[in-house]
Amino acid sequence: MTSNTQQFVTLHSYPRAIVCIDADAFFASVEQAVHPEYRGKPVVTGAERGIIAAASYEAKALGVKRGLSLWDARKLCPELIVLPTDYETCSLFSKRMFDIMREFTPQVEEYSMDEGFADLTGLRRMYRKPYEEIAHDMHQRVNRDLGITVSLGLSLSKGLAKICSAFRKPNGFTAVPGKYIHILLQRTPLGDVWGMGPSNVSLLHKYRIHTAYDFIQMEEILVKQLLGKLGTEMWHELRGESMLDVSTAVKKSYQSVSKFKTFTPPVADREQLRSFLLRNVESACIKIRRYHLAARKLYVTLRTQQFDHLTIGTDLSRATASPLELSPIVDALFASLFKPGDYRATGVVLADLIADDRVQMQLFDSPIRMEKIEKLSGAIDELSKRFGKHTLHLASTLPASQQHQGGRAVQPERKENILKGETARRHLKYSFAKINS
DNA sequence: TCTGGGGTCCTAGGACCC
DNA sequence: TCTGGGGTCCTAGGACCC
Repeated sequence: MTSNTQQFVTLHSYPRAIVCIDADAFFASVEQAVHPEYRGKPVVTGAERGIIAAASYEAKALGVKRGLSLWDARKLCPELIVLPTDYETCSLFSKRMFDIMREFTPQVEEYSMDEGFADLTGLRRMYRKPYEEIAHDMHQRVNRDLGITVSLGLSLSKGLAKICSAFRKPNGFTAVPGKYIHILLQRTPLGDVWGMGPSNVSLLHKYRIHTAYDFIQMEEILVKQLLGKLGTEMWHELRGESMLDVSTAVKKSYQSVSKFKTFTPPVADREQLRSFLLRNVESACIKIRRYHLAARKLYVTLRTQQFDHLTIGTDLSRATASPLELSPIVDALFASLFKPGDYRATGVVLADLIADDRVQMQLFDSPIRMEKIEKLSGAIDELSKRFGKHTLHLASTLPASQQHQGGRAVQPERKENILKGETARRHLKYSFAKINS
């Protein structure tokens, strides 16, 4: 066994020095930072969806964790403070966190709102410090300036750094050089490795692989056979051979945009399902228009009570971001998918997205009709901005819209706007009728 | 873990073509 | 009409992530 460790011990302590920073209970911590009265108390966010998105450490101590339904959480902890997710404020904290990281190195990857990577390789000379100290300074700076704690991991690859950042939480600092990788990995269950979901874990259990250390001892060829490309990459990463770059590219576009809606109780009514789907399409179109994209593919999904999902897709003759153009196609796809039964969710995916200035007109498209559709979409976006999403909608989504509005209380200060929206709604139905004729 | 919503990438296998 | 073998493209579905 002693010779095994030789396989991945590297000559230098850090051939590459990668930092992973993970904010602790991010959404809940931000609330506690902004509202001092919540500090020291069990706080969760996710009120708007009915399940917990983030739980403060006080709440976690009582057994309340991510994914739990609010109903179950309140049973565990009646005095739980339940808040909606405040994306705007959290984005500001997130931006600040990455800005601080970029003060140390330009090579920073914003992996998600509360998690990122930084590549420190080669910076020892400039800072006249070992990597551990640079990383430690970064940790202190982020904690002090942000007013919430983060946990930091430093190691030879993103895969290892991520394990390190989760090794001690909250406010953890874990640096693991090449010669100690095996100790870290022996203490890491397979399921804590990035990319090891339930399916891969149970597969590897059959081969008596239980820890990350067991995993890196496997033959590469077997890893490739069992887990494919991604698994093989992680196998290298955990052996200290960095395969994944810290990517500074800012995400400003999408490969696909989807909108789903789960309903309880389940729905069997065909017309109602159809109207939910059209509403999904409207939401997805609003979003892609905001990014000036148009879709060339459309998928429609129904989820059954048995958690199966039926999906069907089609190529669009021309890229579009208009629900008006998509609705007949949705109808056709839905008709071929639908079988009588109970469904728990509908969804649509708009894929193969391209910039909307690249949209080509087909030979038989009517320029006048297209121009009308464009004008209408513009008007819808403008009204959405002023009065809220779905102020205007296809008449056929009315059942879905009404059900939706029934579910939440209308704030008094929005009443006036909603009232204005009523007039606009009538006008819109009129416009649709004109265009379709 | 009894399951919400929004993404990404990979891959097996079918269709189609020499 | 049947039979190979091999390449490419596409799609549906799987698996994972936060």
